[in-house]
Amino acid sequence: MLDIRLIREDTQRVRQAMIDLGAMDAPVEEAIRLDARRRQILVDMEGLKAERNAGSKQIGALLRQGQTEAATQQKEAMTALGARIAGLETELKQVEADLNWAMLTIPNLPLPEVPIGKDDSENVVIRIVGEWPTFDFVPRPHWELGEGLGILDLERGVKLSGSRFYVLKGLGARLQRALIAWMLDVHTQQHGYTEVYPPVMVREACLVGTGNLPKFGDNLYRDIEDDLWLIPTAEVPVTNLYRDEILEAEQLPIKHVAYTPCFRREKMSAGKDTRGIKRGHQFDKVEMVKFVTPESSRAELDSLVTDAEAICRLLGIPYRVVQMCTGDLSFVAAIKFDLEMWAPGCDEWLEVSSCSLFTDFQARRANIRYRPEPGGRPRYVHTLNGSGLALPRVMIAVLENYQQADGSVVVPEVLRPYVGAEVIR
RNA sequence: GGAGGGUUGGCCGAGUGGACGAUGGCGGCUGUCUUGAAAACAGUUAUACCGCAAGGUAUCGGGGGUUCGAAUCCCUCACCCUCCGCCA
Repeated sequence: MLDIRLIREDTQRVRQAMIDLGAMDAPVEEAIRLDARRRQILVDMEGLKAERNAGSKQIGALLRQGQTEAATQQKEAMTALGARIAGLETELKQVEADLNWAMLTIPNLPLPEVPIGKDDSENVVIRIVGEWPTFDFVPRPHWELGEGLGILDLERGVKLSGSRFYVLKGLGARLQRALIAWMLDVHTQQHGYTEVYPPVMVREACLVGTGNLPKFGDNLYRDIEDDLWLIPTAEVPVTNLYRDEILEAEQLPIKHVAYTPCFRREKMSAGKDTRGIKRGHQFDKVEMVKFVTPESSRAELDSLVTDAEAICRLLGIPYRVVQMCTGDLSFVAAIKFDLEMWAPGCDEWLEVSSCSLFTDFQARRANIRYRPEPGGRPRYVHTLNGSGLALPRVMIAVLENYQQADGSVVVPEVLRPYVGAEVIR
């Protein structure tokens, strides 16, 4: 959520941002109009309430003096006042509900440094890192490798749960578990993150806090009976850890890393990426989340990207860092970098991480603040998150980059203690 | 799942329809005293919104209702506690 004062006072900047984002349908004008009306109602209503409060006090005094007749007259006057107040209150509620909806549907403003562009074709490749593997054979895609090795069972995944579900077996399951444990160890032991194990089912308020709701509910699974939602990413519960809290300045930065399964309907992309394990309804991910001061947030984004890159580097898999242009920024992000690993079998770049700075956009929605000075006024924190990394795609990259002519796969050095094998054959 | 009890300011805890934004205590801050500190004493100590200001409005877990007027009465939801049942 943006600051309504910013919309009110720097309207032109907000309008231009919506154009850059390709979000011209964002209800900026509506928000300005509703905000003005809200404040007018408030002024009128508060005046009437002040009158009523004073008048009601008099009734008490009159009754104590035994002047029942005067009290009755006064009561009638107050009833009339009450009716006027009620009318304004009804309108106020509607205006506030409409304003709230508008505020929740206006996207975050991009930082000035974000390149202007209409869609993903105008994203900017920042750097390409690592060495390409060389093959004296045609590298196979992971679904062939996985099924050939008996570590991936796509058919039975479909039998159990339908399309976009799969089963990992043997060293396949072990490889995934190894990646999870290893990535958590790297982030906690080398990058200073504190591990968190959060619920994967959350209340609606959490999803509003991170910006998934109200606009993007159709990509979420939900249990109607108990009114809980399955998380699409650990970002949701971990960011909401400090919802409605005021943190002390010395607590910041707070850096958390969490491993969770993630659940997404993916009905927007039906038919896309149906082959293999690239895009499923359920997948595992290690996620980093930071809570920082506004002054430090931009630098914290760079270090977040560096932390995610470390995983790619240590695995020895070539990757690139891509900066999203304005048109490809997510609803909540002010600036965002993706990490993409090269997959020689599928012959494509795989998005394995998405690192974003949300400025105070999520913090305002989730009401996460900190106190810069003891006893001082609270300010909103800045929140960031980045995958570190998303598992099925790292699995794909490992299998395809480390494959050998006979269909076996060499286990990357760093994972060997975790996998307990040097080669998957 | 069943039965009962709770939720008040930074913390503890009083308050069952009007002088209550809320007694009191603790903690915090300021001052007096002191070389300094402690103790004692005095004062002070919530947040948001509107307003140049004076001031006003709202907030006693959330929402709704009754009433001229609600921390107080009614309904509802959430959470916590106790007991029973069930369970990994």
